[in-house]
Amino acid sequence: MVKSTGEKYEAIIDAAVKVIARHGYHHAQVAKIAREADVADGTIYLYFENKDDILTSLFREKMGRFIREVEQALESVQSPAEQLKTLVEMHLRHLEEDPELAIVTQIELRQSNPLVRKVIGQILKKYLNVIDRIVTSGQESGVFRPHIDVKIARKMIFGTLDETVTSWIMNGRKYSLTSMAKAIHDLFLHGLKAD
Amino acid sequence: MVKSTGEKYEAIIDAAVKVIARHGYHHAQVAKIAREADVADGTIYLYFENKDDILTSLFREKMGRFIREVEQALESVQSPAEQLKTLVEMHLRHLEEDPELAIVTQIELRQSNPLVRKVIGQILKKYLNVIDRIVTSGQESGVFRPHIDVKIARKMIFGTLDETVTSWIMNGRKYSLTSMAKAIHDLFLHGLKAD
Amino acid sequence: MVKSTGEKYEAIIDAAVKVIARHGYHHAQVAKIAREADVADGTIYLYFENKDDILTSLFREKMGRFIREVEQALESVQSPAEQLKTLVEMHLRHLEEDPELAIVTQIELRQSNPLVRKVIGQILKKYLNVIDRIVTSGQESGVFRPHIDVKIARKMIFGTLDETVTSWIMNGRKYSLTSMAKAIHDLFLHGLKAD
Amino acid sequence: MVKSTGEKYEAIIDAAVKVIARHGYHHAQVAKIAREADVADGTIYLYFENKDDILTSLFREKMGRFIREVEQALESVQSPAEQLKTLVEMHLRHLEEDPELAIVTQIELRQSNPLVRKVIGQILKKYLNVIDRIVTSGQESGVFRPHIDVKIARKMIFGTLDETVTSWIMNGRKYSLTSMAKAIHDLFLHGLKAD
DNA sequence: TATGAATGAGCGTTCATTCAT
DNA sequence: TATGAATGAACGCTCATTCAT
Repeated sequence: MVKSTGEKYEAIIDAAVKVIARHGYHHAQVAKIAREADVADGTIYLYFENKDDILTSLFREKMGRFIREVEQALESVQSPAEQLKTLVEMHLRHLEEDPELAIVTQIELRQSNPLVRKVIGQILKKYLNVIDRIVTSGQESGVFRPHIDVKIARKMIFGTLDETVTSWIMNGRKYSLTSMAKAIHDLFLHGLKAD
Repeated sequence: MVKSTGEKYEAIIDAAVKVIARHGYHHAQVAKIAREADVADGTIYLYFENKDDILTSLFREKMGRFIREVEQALESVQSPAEQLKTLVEMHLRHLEEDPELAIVTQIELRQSNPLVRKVIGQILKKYLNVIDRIVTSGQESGVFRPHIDVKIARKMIFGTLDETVTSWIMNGRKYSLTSMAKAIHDLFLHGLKAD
Repeated sequence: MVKSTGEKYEAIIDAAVKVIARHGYHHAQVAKIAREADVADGTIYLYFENKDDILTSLFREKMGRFIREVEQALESVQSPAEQLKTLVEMHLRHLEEDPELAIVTQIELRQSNPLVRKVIGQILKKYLNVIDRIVTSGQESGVFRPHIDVKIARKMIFGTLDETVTSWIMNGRKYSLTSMAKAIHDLFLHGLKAD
Repeated sequence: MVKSTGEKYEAIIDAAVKVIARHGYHHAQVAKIAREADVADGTIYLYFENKDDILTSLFREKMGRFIREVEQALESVQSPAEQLKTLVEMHLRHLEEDPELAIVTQIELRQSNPLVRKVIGQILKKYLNVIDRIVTSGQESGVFRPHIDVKIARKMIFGTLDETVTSWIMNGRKYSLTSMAKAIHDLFLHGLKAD
């Protein structure tokens, strides 16, 4: 019953992003998403279990793709400090370049119910692991202080980036997000690096 | 609305915290809050405009009180570094000591409708200002690097703390939040301090 | 418990007329009437059984007074044709001179519940009797055709006047109501008079 | 709204008439109408905007049909006097033959909110126009006095008929309404006809 | 596969009335 | 007499999901 691929599967997810970005989470009815995707209401349920499944699939698809891109980019970067810079830059650029997705993931989907948020949290873990690996490798190579708790460092890095993007959207996206990368990375580096 | 203070006003807010923490935002009906506060449904509307007003008042009362406590505590602390430590500690302790409030403000109220979220954002600004003042005074006294963008520093500090508390709740509150204060403060300080 | 006289009794009735005329039947809450009458909500219930009782008392007082005025005026008029003219004129003038009362009795009170409307109907019967008496005396004196059913004549007279006033209010009271008296009376007279 | 016609559209309107006639305007909940129409509550909203729309549609359908019937019948009648007779007869017969509709339109719908009443007034205008045309043609053909104000004549005719039907219902429909047609028409004719 | 008409559970809010003071 | 805080019943409407076609 649930087909996780196919033209319509993707059309529905893209429609969901558009509708949620345009109308907000609370006005993103299944019927509206169906109309945007140019399918019948019932057709949605041939591709998704329920509405929650649309939302989590949306996040999984978009976030999964981004994580793969980040991992790929990190492969060609050696120093942990530079890797961190790459991650900060990609995180900010990714959402700046796709404002609809930014609105959906940073603002709207956070209003979803606990179940959806839990699944989103699980998906995010993969991203947090990427951050963890950068920190750990930095500690192993001696450029980051060894006694820093990786989990705390991860929260600083992710929490700061997340708050930065959310704040950028809430304030009308009036400034360049990417241009903040250097300052943020600088702050992280000072916080982490060995004396 | 009869009055915005009084025994029942507080009873209703406390009941709202309890009910939302216990049943979740979406199952926190007015009738349930009324029953928990031991008043009739209609009595709620003698003290609050509507349901949204309960939620925003809740946040305003609880956050307002906390901000006042923080500001008071900061007065008796001289160095910006120590002030930052005080803030980190109080932020974590405050929510660790009131897990119901933590669940409500970190998890449940984030699902609320745009209007409530907007008011919450406005209230949070006052807290962000407190953070800003610490950073600025640190820069003025020469202990924090002067070129750091205050807004970015603020996002690091608030974003990290917020992510830390949310993560603590989402993972079942299985560890001590307060005990992370030192490590977090250490990270902030390294990030901010002048060389 | 129910006192049908007294300063406050009249103040409440007058307040009810004002509030209903100003805000409409559906927005004329007891609390609003109490405030207009400058008494507490509870005080209303020292003078009236319930809200319905305010409405029916209002109608009874106002209509009773008008009926007495009409009856008095008719005493000094001999011919039934002239009496009919007096009634038509007084009916129209009465409501034209008290637009608030006109709005309340012609428009707003008609939205009341069946029970209130029934009582209003009973009170109106006294007015219909006045009409009946004019018609009957006209038939007895030979100026009105004897075979006309009094009840039908009464419905024509009251129905026409009622429709005229209602229509006048609904269309914004933009013309003189009293000036229509002659034409209406003329129509009635032609309808009723013996050949 | 799916469509303004169809089996269910009519079933819902007929159910509304039944429920309102049986339980009164104030106890005619949407759920009750739905059950009577043998559809789900939500189905109502596939055919009607909201509850008000049910009520106005009801009046529009029923009154519209009646007006068309009257207009059709008037076509095959030449003299204005006879046309007036036809109208009086049809008006009374129409409501006598459908007592449920009579109760709804004469009693219950008059308690409806201002918006519904406004729409009802607009629909009634078409009926008043029919009356106007009869009066005017009677004046043009010289059988009705030319100086009679059409608007006043219309108010007499409609006001009398309306009062007659309302009174008939309020008094328990204990006599024949149609049998009053001749006497009413007679009264109208004497009132209107040229000497 | 695809459709879309039909379903029905769920809840914030008002306001006439009461009653302890 | 007078007050006014407290009560609690009552209901229109939305929208995710189903299922006959």
